[in-house]
Amino acid sequence: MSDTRQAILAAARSAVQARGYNALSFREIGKEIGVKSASIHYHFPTKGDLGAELARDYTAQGKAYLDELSACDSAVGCFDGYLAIFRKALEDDNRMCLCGIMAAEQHDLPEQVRVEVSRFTDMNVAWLESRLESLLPELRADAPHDRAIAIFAAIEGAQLVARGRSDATMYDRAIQSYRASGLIPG
Amino acid sequence: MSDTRQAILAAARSAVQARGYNALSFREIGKEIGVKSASIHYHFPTKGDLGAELARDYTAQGKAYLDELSACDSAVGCFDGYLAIFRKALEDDNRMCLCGIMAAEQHDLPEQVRVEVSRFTDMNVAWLESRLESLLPELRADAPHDRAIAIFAAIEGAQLVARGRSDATMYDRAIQSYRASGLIPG
DNA sequence: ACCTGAACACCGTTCAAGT
DNA sequence: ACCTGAACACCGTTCAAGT
Repeated sequence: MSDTRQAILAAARSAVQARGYNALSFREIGKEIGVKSASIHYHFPTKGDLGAELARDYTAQGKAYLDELSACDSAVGCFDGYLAIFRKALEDDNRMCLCGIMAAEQHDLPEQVRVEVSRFTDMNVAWLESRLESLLPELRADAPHDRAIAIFAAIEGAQLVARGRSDATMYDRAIQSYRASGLIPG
Repeated sequence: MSDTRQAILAAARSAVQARGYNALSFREIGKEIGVKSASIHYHFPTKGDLGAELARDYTAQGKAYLDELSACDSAVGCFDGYLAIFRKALEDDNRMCLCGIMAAEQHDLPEQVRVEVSRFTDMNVAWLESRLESLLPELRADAPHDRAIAIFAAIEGAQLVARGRSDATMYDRAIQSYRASGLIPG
């Protein structure tokens, strides 16, 4: 893959995690990496093509990370690792999960981007569900799929709210309550 | 207050709940209500002024609604009413909490809008905290403020994720798990 | 008091033209 | 294969000018 294409993807990912899909600008990316905005259209014909590729790569890399995490010692440790990903985005210039921020922009997304955002959610929910099942019957989650959706949504929400206040400790406090109440194991 | 000003606010609120602050367009609102975009600047000098007013009104109306809700019979019924607000936005053309969607756009918001979004969060957390305290010691929430943050974040997240899939039942399932796990009373 | 047209620098997109 | 300049219709904003 060409260097320019890689540079576009890197700059675009960073921009979307910070400011969202709508704020993504071909001209700004062009300035950042030293090409004209028209050149970016050579690699990604439309903004939707770029957004979809961004989400696709993000999901693939997330999946690779989670597959490693599945091999960790304790099930509770797995959740620690999972929660750390979302915390890290906040630490990194108050960024957000790429697909979380795009979910908020749902109505403005081209269909091809929407599909990829959904795939990211599915991937996360499936991983959480398999982790929950490995904790049974200890956890007694009688509806692991719905519980997985709930955990994913709660974590995304904690990130969203903490980010809205530029205060990562709000994320920590929400997570602590999720655990204290029994929503998240640990 | 002038009719035009009211029409601007109504059209703008609907647009932001559907598509976010970034997608809010003076020209589109102008077309919708039958004035030129330049006229809107007469009422709201900048987009930030309009966004801030939007969030301010939204918080005030939310507070009025929650104050009524506080007088309801049972504490659990209070939470039912609260949860229904967020569900209703999804039913209404897959819309989102005005301040929830703006929180996702944090980095693009003028400071004056950010302040108002924070006030909305504070108002909600304070209300939830007072509801939790009225349930003590039944609930044994040893950190009601953090628990209130957690509940607010979890609900916003459930709305965000359900909206990303255009599937309001995902919201229901997440909420059901929040209750089953004990995060939300009821 | 309220609205407008015209201008400015932005945006994604297209396309013919360059190397 | 990869990049560009110029054009198009959009955007928020400003401001002098209208009523």
